[in-house]
Parts: sequence; C-alpha cells; structure tokens
Amino acid sequence: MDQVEIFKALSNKTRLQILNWLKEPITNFPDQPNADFENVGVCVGQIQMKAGLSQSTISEYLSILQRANLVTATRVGQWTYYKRNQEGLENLNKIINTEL
Amino acid sequence: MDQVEIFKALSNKTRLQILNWLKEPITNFPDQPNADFENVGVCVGQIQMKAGLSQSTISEYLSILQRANLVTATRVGQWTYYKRNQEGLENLNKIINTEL
DNA sequence: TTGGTATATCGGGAAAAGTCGATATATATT
DNA sequence: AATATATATCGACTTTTCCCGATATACCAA
Repeated sequence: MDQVEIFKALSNKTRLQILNWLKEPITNFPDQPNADFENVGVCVGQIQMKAGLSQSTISEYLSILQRANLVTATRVGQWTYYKRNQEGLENLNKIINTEL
Repeated sequence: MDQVEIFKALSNKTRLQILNWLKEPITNFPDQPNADFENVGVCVGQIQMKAGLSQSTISEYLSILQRANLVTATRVGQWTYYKRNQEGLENLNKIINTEL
C-alpha cells in the first residue's frame, strides 16, 4: 500500500473523526439498531448522520479509508458495516517509526 | 498544530522523500560544501538538485514541512538549512497512537 | 414482482494542491 | 555601490480533492 495514499486518506477532518468515532462505537453511535459493533462495526447511515455530510460523500470517504486499509467493510443484508482495521493502523505505526 | 495539516504535508511523494533523505544527510547529500549537517542540516539547493523539481517548488515544499513542524530551518548567510524536527515527529507518533 | 431502504457510483462545480517561470529579497563579494 | 548567489514569493495554469444531487444497484418484505 502506497504511503502517500494512506496520508491522503488521513488529510481530511471528517475522515479523521470517523476513525476516531469508530474507537468507541457504542458511545458514539448509541442509536444503531441491532448493533453488532464488536463483530462488524457501524453502518454507513449512522456515520453519515453523525458527520452531517451527504450520503454520497460519506460513502466515498469510507471507501477512501478502506482503500488505505484503515477500515474494513462487512456487508450484512442491506447494510455495510465499517470498523477500524487494526492491522492497517499498526502498519501505519510502523511506517512512521521506520520509514519516515 | 492541526492534525490535518500534518497529514497533508505528508501526502506527497517528494516531501516524504525529503524527510527520509534528511535522516542520513551525509550519505544523501555528499556534495554539500562546508557541511555542518549535525547542527543545521541541508541547504535548499542540495535538496532541490536531488529532488529534481524547480527551486520554487522545493522552497515551498520545505515551508509546508516546516509549518507542520516536521523540519526546522536555520538561516546561515545566504543559505537556509533544513533538518528533521525530532519533536514534531515524536508528536506525530503520539497523535497516531492516541488520537487516531 | 413490486415497492422500499441502504449503499455505491456518476457527473459536476468550487476550492485546494502541484508545479512552473519570473521576480523579489537577503546576503556576500568586490 | 554594483554584482552575484541562494532562497522566498508571486502569478498562472493544470490536476486533484471536496462535496453535492441524481441515479444505479443490492437487498428485503409484502
């Protein structure tokens, strides 16, 4: 994964907030119905409501984060749930400590 | 310092290279005359030659890195020397480990 | 199969970033 | 003071990013 793409994904206030919100999904998304936070994450609509941007923008932002390996997506029925990608975040840590 | 600004500064291949080159200034800039690498760093012209972009572009890139606290500048005579800002880099580390 | 939700994708306009050449500024030398 | 060199700033143009509304796709329910 290209380092530049990772940093570009992080170069946006809303995308940083999303990553941060996903650290505490139960606290930050108390309205998600049938929540299975631990296993799958938070669905797009919940994130969109909290961010206050359009549905298309948030969907795009989430796929930018996904392409950078910072989140993973799981489709369950009509919903797509996103959660933090611990592996990608650890990789970022390594990049900063060794290659930067 | 705004986190987004830091990540934007890192969202460019040349700027990442510059940061990396400055880890080993003696190796990467063997032609710098009157080198005082440890104390002040590497001058703009040397970085420009190595990067192969225009003088104005590199000057701008260096000030972007400086505004993000990733490098520091020292003026000595006609030259401006840039080196890595260890404090800023450690701060980035902390951001990634605690706020991301 | 028809309609209803959730998400993804497309097309576009505005703003920001990338990059250049030209010029300005600061410093050094003669 | 005049000139030369290193760096910074400016103006312009191109490419990318931001963000939207509209539409398409996937899935579910009746």
